Amino acid sequence: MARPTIADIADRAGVSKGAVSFALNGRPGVSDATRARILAIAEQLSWRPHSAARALGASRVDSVGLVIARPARTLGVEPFFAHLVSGLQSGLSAHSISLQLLIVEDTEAEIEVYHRWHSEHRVDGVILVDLTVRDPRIDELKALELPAVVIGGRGGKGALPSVWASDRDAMLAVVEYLAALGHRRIAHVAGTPNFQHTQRRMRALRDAAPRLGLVDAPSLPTDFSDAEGAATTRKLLSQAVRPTAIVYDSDVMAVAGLGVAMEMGVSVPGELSIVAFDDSILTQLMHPALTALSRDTFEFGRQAAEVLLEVIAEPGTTINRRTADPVLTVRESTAPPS
Amino acid sequence: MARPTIADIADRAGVSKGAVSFALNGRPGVSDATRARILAIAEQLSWRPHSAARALGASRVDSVGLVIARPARTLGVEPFFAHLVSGLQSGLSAHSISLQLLIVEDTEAEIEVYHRWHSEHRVDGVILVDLTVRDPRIDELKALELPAVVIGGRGGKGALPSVWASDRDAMLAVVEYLAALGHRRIAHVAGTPNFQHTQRRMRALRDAAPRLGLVDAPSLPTDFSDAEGAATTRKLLSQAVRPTAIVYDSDVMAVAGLGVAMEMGVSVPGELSIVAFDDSILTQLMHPALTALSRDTFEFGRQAAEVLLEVIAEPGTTINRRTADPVLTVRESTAPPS
DNA sequence: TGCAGGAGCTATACCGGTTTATCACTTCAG
DNA sequence: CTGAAGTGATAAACCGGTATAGCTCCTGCA
Repeated sequence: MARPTIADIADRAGVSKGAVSFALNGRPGVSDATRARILAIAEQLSWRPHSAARALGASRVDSVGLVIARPARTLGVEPFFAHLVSGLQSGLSAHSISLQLLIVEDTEAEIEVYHRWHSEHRVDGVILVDLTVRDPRIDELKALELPAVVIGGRGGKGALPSVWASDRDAMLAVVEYLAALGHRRIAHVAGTPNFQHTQRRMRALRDAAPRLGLVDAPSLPTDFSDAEGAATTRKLLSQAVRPTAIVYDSDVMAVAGLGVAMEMGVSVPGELSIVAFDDSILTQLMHPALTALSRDTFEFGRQAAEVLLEVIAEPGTTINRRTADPVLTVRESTAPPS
Repeated sequence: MARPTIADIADRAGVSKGAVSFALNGRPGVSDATRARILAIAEQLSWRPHSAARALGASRVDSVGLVIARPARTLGVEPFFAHLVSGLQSGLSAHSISLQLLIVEDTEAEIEVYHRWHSEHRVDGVILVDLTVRDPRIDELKALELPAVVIGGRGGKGALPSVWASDRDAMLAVVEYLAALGHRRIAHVAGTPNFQHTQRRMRALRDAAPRLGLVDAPSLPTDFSDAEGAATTRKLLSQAVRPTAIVYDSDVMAVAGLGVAMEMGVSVPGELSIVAFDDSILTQLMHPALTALSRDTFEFGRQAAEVLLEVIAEPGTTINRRTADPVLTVRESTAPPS
């Protein structure tokens, strides 16, 4: 028999459809003996619920969504999303929830997707990444009453639930280490300034500068591309007085920066120390291998999944779960200044 | 009104549910005037079909699946999948079909997913990647009668529909170029030998060697990891008589190989030319930038989506669509041997 | 003995669409 | 003028589950 339905099971068990539904969902209404019999038959027929039928009846689809609004070409190289997605799936599959992934060009398209998903009942909730400063998505999602969890940005008051790690502490760990090595001129090649995490990192550096006795600690915004990472590095290294260390907001930019240093004959780590936010195979492939800030992105995703499921189960709850701080993995690209 | 249904539309239009369904799906049974009226009302109420309801009624879910069976850590760096997914989505979204993406550890888990998807009616069809030599997935999918399209491997007789580019021609383009530069000792750091594309590339090189007068043209299998790529390179460069050119089956391995060359003081491209199968930002970030074989992976995905939709619409049709050949992008890592 | 209450189950409505059988009405050929 | 075919619609069944009202026993207690 191809694709048995609960009616088939009901027939064989000699009970009603309703009883079968009760038994299969582990809810009261049938005796233990009957339940066992029904479960055995379901098992034997290798029955699986028809997802659409269940969705229609139970008005929940057992599926959550993730929209990534970045140009596809910048996506592949960063392991961040691949790891995040794996982690999400790991957290979701335990509850047999599936993940809808969509890559779009910009935030406008992203919001449109939320509207469509909502009106077509395609997801029970969504995960938000790359939070910007006054993020338009938050109000949209609230208006839609679509459960959502923000990744990476702590929600303020009345904000959405979130899963986050401290960008501030991460940046402090980096600059305190560099300062301890003796660096006093540290530059920061930042990401897009309208991302909240970029802002937080910039602020952390600015705040820490006086305490650490930094002479100069500029944060230079970029668009996260390797091209701008390289250009910014070139500018920094062309100054009369160069920074002795540069912190990059992504591994791709750090690699591009290393290339510029080599091209300009600036030795790393002899004349310049380099640190990358976000670790990946990229940083390890370089010569010298790059000192980097490693986060457990997989675990991040797992936790986000958990929180989202809680929010879906109990709409209105606001959870702000802080995850483990990133750790600084020191490799060959950092040393005391000469 | 929140989330209007076709019953609401039927009410306002003063017609039956059935008429509304006909009108909205562009099928005969209603007059043009009525159709226009219904469409206008649907538009005004911003109605969207409830995906589960439609799936239940029409026994099709407007969703296709892609399972990637690779350890998550090796995934992120290769832009291949990110571009493929983007391309797939681009081809699918035109028909309002969504993509289910799942990352699993191994083929066994992948097959299990197909069974689940099938019995839960979660997808109308699937995309297959990383075809192996006697791939167990093919028989499974045939048994399930789940429409499928193979990416990258041309199907033989009685095989599944496919979208492919010629690995053979690609490899020939590379070695013919290297031979033209004067190289006679060309090594090939290959991928996993049970992947069909690895086999085809190895065979292409072996076949072309005599014609091009190659003295030595070994293909050395690896597991596609940077570690084995490096180790294999180290072995090659430690031989008494070194190859003057190495072709790598992935960009990650090529980068690792470049690192080994630098570490061993072998100048690139002076003493060693390097070519990478698969182009990405990685190859461009290197110094020297790597000559690479670029494929339009996005377009690849788009075509795969098209073919899959055709197969779903007309099960049984076997399409083997060949896509544009990869082109060799020459950068700084190749030169005549010294 | 009568009745409340609960366990165990059935029958049925329902979710929001699609599909089919049927019907009224028009048109046109014979 | 009649019958056949076609058009534009309706009503109802259906997809495969879930949710709920209600029914039948059985038990316990007054």
